[in-house]
Amino acid sequence: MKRAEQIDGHKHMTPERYNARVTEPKWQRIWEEKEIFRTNGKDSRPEYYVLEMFPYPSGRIHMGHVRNYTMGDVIARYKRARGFNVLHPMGWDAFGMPAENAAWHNKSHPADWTYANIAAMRAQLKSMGLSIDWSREIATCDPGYYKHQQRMFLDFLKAGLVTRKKAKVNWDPVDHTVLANEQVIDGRGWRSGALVEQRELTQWFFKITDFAEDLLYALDDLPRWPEKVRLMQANWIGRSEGLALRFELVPSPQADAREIEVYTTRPDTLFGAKFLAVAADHPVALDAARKDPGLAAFISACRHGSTSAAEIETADKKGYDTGLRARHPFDPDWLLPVYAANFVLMDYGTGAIFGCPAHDQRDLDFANAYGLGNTPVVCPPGEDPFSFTITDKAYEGDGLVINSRFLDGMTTEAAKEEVARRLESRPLGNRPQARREINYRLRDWGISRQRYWGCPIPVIHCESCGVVPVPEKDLPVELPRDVSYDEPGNPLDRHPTWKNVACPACGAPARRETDTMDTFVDSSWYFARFTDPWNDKAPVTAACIEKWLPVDQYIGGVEHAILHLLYARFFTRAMQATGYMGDLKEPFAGLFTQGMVVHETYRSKSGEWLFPSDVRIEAGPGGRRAFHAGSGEEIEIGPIEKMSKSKRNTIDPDDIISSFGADTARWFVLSDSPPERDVIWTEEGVQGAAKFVQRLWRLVGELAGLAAPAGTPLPEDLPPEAMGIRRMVHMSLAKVEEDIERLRFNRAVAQVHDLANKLSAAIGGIETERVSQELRAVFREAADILVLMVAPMMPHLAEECWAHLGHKDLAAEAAWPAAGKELLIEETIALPVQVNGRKRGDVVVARDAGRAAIEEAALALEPVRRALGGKPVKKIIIVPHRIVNVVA
RNA sequence: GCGGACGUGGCGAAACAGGUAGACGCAAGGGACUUAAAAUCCCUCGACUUCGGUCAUACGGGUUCGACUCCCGUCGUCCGCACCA
Repeated sequence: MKRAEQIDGHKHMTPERYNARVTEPKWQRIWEEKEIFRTNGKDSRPEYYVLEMFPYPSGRIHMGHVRNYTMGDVIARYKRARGFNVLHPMGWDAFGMPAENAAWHNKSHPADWTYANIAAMRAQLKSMGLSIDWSREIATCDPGYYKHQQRMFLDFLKAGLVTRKKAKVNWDPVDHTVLANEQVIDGRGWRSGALVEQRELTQWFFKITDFAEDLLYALDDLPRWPEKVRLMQANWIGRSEGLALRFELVPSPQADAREIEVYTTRPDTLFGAKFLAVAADHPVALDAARKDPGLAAFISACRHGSTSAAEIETADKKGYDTGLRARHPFDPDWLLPVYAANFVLMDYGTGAIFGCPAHDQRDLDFANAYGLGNTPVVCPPGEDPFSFTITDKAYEGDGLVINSRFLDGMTTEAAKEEVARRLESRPLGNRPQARREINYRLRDWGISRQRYWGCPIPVIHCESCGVVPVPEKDLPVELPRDVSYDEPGNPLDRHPTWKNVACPACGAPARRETDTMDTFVDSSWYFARFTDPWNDKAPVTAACIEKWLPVDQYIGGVEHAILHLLYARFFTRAMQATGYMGDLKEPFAGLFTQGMVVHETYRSKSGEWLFPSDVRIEAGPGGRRAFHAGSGEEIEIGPIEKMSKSKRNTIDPDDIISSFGADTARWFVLSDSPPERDVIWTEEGVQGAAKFVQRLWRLVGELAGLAAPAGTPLPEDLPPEAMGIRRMVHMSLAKVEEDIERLRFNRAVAQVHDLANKLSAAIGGIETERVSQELRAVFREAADILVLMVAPMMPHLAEECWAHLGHKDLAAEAAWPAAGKELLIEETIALPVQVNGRKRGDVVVARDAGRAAIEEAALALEPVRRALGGKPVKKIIIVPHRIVNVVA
């Protein structure tokens, strides 16, 4: 039987059944007509900006989107009910390669493909009943969006935040474009998965390293970010304090260089030095290679070997003795061999190191391979300094300095300071021999992409004037519509006319930049554009930035912990530096990284992946077995994995929404798993959620039959039974409130279940005709609270219930009910009683019962007496309102 | 290799300023209502038990009146970074 029939098929028998297929579109229409989610900038209530990471318009939403946008919507609706003026917008991260791939394969135009996808996905998101202000919708591929981005690029250029430089870049041979370091995962392109090659190209860079220090230290000002993400960013930025130290070279016919500068964080181990090593493409190595064919061959081999990052990982430490010798800074007669080595990176520090094998594992591996020996100069705490030796495991920790002349006996910290102090005040040539230096692992952000479907970089190359910015009056530099995808590479570059322009400075024929910007640029400021998407003159409006930013709660996947979130933090600073952001530095005050939606995989005997819809599950006491729905063949149930097209373990949100309704889908993705963890999608789970929708509808119907009319005030004095119900309802309300505030949606769901169970029990034995007025008033309140509690999570069902309960307004506009604080305090409490830490029973005492009364009641318990077995009581520990422990 | 997180019933999970371990849901089993099924409702559901209890939060220790929670060690799983000097 099809799902839709399952849901609707019983309608004729049980007309009171809740029908999401009719109800959900109805309320969506009413919300839209009344424009209740349109955010008014003039509203004087406190603002709250909740944002989910905007989607790439791939064509269809997936369950990950459903989970992400449901969480955001719960917060948005809850905050609205709490009296906030909520901004909850939606847009499209619309530039990118898939549109071009589609163009390549289907002969479609990237723009047509993208806008058709946007239309389809917008309809899907609307069917989820999200409380979004659609009037603010933006697409980054719209010239009305990217023209502002081009203007900011030029402002950044003017402010010195953009540079153009020749650099070794990561080249993706499949996508035919450059990737930033952040976009290379395990040596492969983040999108294509192809092994990345190194190429030397002239590229545009955003100078993110200018903000390295601030990006690092400001992480401490983000208490509402996950610790994990802050740590990942801190590691990525990778700050280290050390010494840039120059070694004098013994004059040699081998090379012209007179010195080599190294960078070290361990100047305290200087007396353990056994060699110097420079990167293969270090100037000194290149120089020496001119007279040494063997070295030239080694350098060439290093370049070759390093084309794939995967090889670097497994490569052995290899080196080549250049024949050069360096003098030890503290002993001119102590000569150190200078190697070119494959493990030294040219673009970190100075591209050269001194090797101390005893206290650095890499240096030790290298020294052992080339027979350079080692001298321990740091003695670990607890080791005997006279017998401490190193063989194949370096000691990298702190300790007491040994074998180091004037440093002997110092701590690691003191020795570092002493070496720095001596060398920075001692000249070598006309400069101090060393200076303290801070290095970062973070590299500048290369944004040039050799693609068509991206934001054009607004500059013109002129033979005589060089790089000339496009004048502001000529913005936007729009993409040409007519491009061909007959061959790989950049269609913009091949376009017959587009790139030919006159130089804005001298008027001579010139050429447009044909690279476009990395799409991560587009997503680095969209959150700011949402605050005033109508501003045609400028990217943002100062007053709106001031009013709405930072985003109060941002929600998305952890996969953006470094890329997008670091770029957005940089962009905010760059925008601040160019006068767009007021004094705002951090874009997202609160960040939540949600888990994925995962599903079982199914594989036939022949090894073919099967869609869940083609698989029939049979469950019994012996476990679950799977069969092919058509042939009946038994199917292997594979591991639970992230939903993916290749494994076919996907569930289409459209199918779920059209058969069960959006509320069921929303309720399910909020249930069971904590939101930061993966949630396992199961057919049983969805069925359970759908059943609960019906159950809640029935329960509210029953409550409506018992309840006083809407608006009936509660009587002053309530009998104990009625008070008990009130207390129970308000307790649940308080818990759900706290759970939503803390984004613990799975607990909020459990609390609603719990309250439904308790209310069902409470009305179970009641005869409708004989319900007292007091009880009717309490049921009225209980029903109202139950519905409003559920409203952020299942808004359509709540709306229908709200109307059924006789309300004339909308649940979506109703205020969050106030939990009565006095109701949360019980007059009598049940205290668990332990004997020697083991629970033996409970005593029910007055909340304010005295110590003596509690002790007496506890000792009177039969199980307590039995457990004591006549032994004398040593003491009785009473933790007020929590527990009693009798120690014997 | 470095950094981090986590390990609780058949399953997803609750409980953690140290205080009743397993809330809530799923699956399963039994029953009621039905010609029957679905739906619905009721009961059982960590293990063992002489029905008094005993043992259980990966494993081994420790601190404490009391430990899933804190400390030390071991094992395992997952994630991030990866020759960063």
